[in-house]
Amino acid sequence: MSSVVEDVIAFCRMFSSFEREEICCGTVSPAQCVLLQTLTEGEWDVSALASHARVTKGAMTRLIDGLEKRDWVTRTKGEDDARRVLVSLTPAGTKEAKRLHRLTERSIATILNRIPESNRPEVIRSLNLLRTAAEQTRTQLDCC
Amino acid sequence: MSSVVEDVIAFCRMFSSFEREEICCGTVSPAQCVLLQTLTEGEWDVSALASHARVTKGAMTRLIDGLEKRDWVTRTKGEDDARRVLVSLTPAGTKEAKRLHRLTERSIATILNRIPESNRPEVIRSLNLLRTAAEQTRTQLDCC
DNA sequence: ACTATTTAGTTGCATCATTCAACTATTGGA
DNA sequence: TCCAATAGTTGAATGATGCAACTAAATAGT
Repeated sequence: MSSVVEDVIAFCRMFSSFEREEICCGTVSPAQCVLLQTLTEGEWDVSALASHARVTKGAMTRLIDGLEKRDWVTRTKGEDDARRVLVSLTPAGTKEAKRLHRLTERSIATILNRIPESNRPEVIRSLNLLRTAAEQTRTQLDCC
Repeated sequence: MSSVVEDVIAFCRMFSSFEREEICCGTVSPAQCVLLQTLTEGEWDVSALASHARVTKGAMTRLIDGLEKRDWVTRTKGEDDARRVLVSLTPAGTKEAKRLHRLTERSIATILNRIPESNRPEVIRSLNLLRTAAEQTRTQLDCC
């Protein structure tokens, strides 16, 4: 009998390894992949991206450098505050983000399809509850 | 309205960041943490650990080196096959693995406690279904 | 208005994890 | 017995990251 703790650990680690392996088959690092997906929500400045991804601003600068070199993102100076650098997706970046998203969808669909159809609605509802609960928890986190 | 895909991505990434931050507050790397927890299941040889963690044997050798230096694991030669190196936890390693596991438990408990009590049984059942489904999917994976 | 302080982002340096490939030791088969 | 395959280790190169110093821009205090 496995506990819920082992289930969460196992599921999340496996999903992470799916992400890594889907991505490594292509040409982006996992961190770049997350960044591209974040930017589909719109324009962000470097600090916001860094704290969202939980890395330093220096690391984020370099992640952006990498995507900029491939013409997937552009930097623009903030209008009201010239210190700010706003990062946004180029058309090519949008396309790449969509490609990555489709791969992720495919992974998740494969997993869900292995769950008996009668259980799927409750599983889907549960995932939404879990996401919401984790988000509430995360905003409080501030260790390290 | 958010789709199930976004829910899985958000939840799994958040859990990963919980893991990283709990661990980084201590003194082990995420990979070492997984390794310690794997070894609580018993003795493994280096190749099995490497393929389980999805890294090369070289990387696994060094992860083991790191834990061995802290007296958390020991290497013993295989009896029937002297090429094999069997890795197992020391008492101190067992203690550390338990400590890490408790931290993980605490994180997960915090998340579950934010879910309405009436939904918890279905969420717990769903997590088990998801884990099982993901495990079936993973064993087929062999890209890269 | 002038200066000092704070904030945003970038860059150099050091560190660590990882992969690849070469190497050693051991095993098993022709 | 010798050769190929296997298990693990090690060196070199790469890449991601944190920290701290730095530049540029905005803001507060006088």
